[in-house]
Amino acid sequence: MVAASADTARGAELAHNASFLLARASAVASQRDNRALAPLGLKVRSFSVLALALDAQPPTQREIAEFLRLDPSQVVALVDDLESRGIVARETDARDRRAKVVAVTDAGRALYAEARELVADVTTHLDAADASAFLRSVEQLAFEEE
Amino acid sequence: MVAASADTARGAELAHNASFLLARASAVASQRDNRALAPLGLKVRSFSVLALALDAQPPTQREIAEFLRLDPSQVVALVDDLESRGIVARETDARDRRAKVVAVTDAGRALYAEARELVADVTTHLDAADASAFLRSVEQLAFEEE
DNA sequence: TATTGTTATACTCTATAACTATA
DNA sequence: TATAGTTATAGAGTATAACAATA
Repeated sequence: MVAASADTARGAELAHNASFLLARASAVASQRDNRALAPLGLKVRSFSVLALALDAQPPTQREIAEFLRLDPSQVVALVDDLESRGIVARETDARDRRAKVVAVTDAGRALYAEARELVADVTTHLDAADASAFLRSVEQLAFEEE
Repeated sequence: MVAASADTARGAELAHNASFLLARASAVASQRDNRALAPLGLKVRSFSVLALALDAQPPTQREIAEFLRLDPSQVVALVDDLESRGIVARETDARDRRAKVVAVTDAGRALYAEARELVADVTTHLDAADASAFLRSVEQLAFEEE
């Protein structure tokens, strides 16, 4: 595969198209991480839910859905899976009994520690000088207003 | 939505996770571009095929599949759509009569010029100082070896 | 009346295997 | 024997609407 930089190379018109570059980079990264996490029975999605449940203030399913840009109904299935395996537990939110807070169990905490070792640190794949600018930028794009 | 930078904020554990950040940024970007392209009957996918067909050396379907990380069978459907609308045309590759080269028609060239105006320039959404490092990095990640 | 989680459903996207024509 | 495109199909992911419990 040839890089998309030179004007005469394959994909010259796409070389600076954000949607294309992000889609391809995202596919590469999540495919790699899904493979790495497979031995633990996790995917990037379920790993992300687990990571969110570790927040100092555990999130409701609604908050998980917004943060991961998923439909609330998709979060149901993800939490169902993690809960059935004893990795997280649903707890009724004391402040709003409609909402369910997703809390990590001790087993979940241990699993996360293992999983974190398996997912790639993006900066190891980048020129060191560009890494911090990349993280700033991708976070900026990820959390843009609609 | 709160940014994922501070250690006590929502998503602290995910703030530097490449798969998550890239997936979210990719979702934001392609959703925006899909909306922008809708009036022309294009999506990011079909726009990308059209852009590739504009290469100095028009690509075969196989080359399009590799570049966009799609299965060849998905490219069939995308080219079917574009061809039925007179935007591209399949031509048997003279050097290998199994392969089909995807060439842009004059109508396709005109449509692409319109479409290119509609898709967002990523750099307008970034801190100017970070933009070039971001493009270098995301391209590096997008075209990493498996 | 509005919102959270849930279920059901349809739609799109993705992955796989088989077929044909060429190599 | 292997490869490019095609077709069919099944699985995963996504989007929408409706419902019960709660606000």
